[in-house]
Amino acid sequence: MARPRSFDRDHVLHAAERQFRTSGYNGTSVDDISAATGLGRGSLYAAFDGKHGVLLQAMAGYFARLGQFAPKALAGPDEGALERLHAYLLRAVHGVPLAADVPPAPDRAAAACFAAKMALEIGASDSEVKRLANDCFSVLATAVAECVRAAQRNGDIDPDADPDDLAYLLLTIIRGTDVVGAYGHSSDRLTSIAESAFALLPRPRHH
Amino acid sequence: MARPRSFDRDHVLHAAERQFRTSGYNGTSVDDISAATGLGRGSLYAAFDGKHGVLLQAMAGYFARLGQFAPKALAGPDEGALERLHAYLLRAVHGVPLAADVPPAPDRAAAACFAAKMALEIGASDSEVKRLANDCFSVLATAVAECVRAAQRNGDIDPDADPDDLAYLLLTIIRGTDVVGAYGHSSDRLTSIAESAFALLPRPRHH
DNA sequence: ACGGTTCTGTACTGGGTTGTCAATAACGGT
DNA sequence: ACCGTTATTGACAACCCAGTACAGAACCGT
Repeated sequence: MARPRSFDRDHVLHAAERQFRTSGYNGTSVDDISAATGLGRGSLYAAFDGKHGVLLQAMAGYFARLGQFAPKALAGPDEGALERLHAYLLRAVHGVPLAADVPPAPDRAAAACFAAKMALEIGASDSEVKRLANDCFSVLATAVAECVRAAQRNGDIDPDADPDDLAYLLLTIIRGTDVVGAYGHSSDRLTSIAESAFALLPRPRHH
Repeated sequence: MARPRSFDRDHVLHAAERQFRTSGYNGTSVDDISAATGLGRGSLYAAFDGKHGVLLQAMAGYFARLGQFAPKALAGPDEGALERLHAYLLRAVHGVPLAADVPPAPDRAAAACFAAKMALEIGASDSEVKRLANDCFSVLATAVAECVRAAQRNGDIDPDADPDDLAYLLLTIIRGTDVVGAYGHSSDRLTSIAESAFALLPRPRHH
């Protein structure tokens, strides 16, 4: 009946996300988005309602991606929970990739959590962005906390520790490496931070 | 011989820093800086070489402030070292104030470490900013590591732990709370994260 | 009191930005 | 093959922004 879209919506949002993560929100112009996605201004406004709309929808896509991959990496049987937590921690400190099968961006500052970067840059004056970013955090916190509980059930983590507190702390560390990485510290340094954090997890007392 | 400056350089840089921390670098216009500081464009360019110059000099001032206050808060006799670390951690997770005697900004995202915010926003394309931000981190890392060593000498922290690794981890957590705070989490949540981190510090084994 | 020197404020310019509009192209049902 | 509907394109206007230039003001040594 009518002309169909000639672009793939997710592909466009991915390209926009990469641009936002690289240049920040205020450092990205509509022309930049247009160049990165191949879409003209008109199409961008018709389909996404302009720069801010692109951001919100890109963040929504990011949120959906997190909700899919974090549980996949962390959920599972109790006996492997601690090792899954270890592997997740080691991977997470090197950044959040754009897609599951591509490595994170070469520049660590551009590999930082999309939601975190946007919340820090414009969250103070954009409550919608702040809310979306917090949703991203929550979905991760839930998945990590669940994995901590699994490790506790398996006797690998002190059962007296509060799994939610521990999950918040671990995610705070992971987000912290976004910042430390942006300072220019090496991959090895970030790995070392992750290992230190893992080593300090409260183990059950030997009786 | 010539007309003296009518403004206080540090006061101007403080006002600019507050503006940058609130709106980000790209979100701040020269007019914003002009309004925040009360200086006209001409003076800004003559004294600080424009927007980018203001940023660099504001960051240099921030660095100098950190180099003065962090050791003051952390250095001291070995016997109080662990408690100083505890107090520092609890205070730091609520943000970095503009000056020693004022509380951090009410909005947590604007209270985040100035260096961290700038490094995340523009560090990828501005190596000078990245370097300055890293200097800020280093001065903190040195002070925290020294305090950890003092606590170790006093028998409050496991002497087998690497004090530098521990310092990096603690600062990563502190920077992480900048992000978590920007998501909108309450002060109490940040305090709880700080306490969890402190509780996990490696204590010496009882023999 | 005068003059050289530096600061201060404002107006201006060239470039970049956002959001919109009208003309054109592509599709599918009839 | 036609036509209504929707996407796309490129251009356009209003605006904002960084940086500069210039004219006036303030100071101080003489």
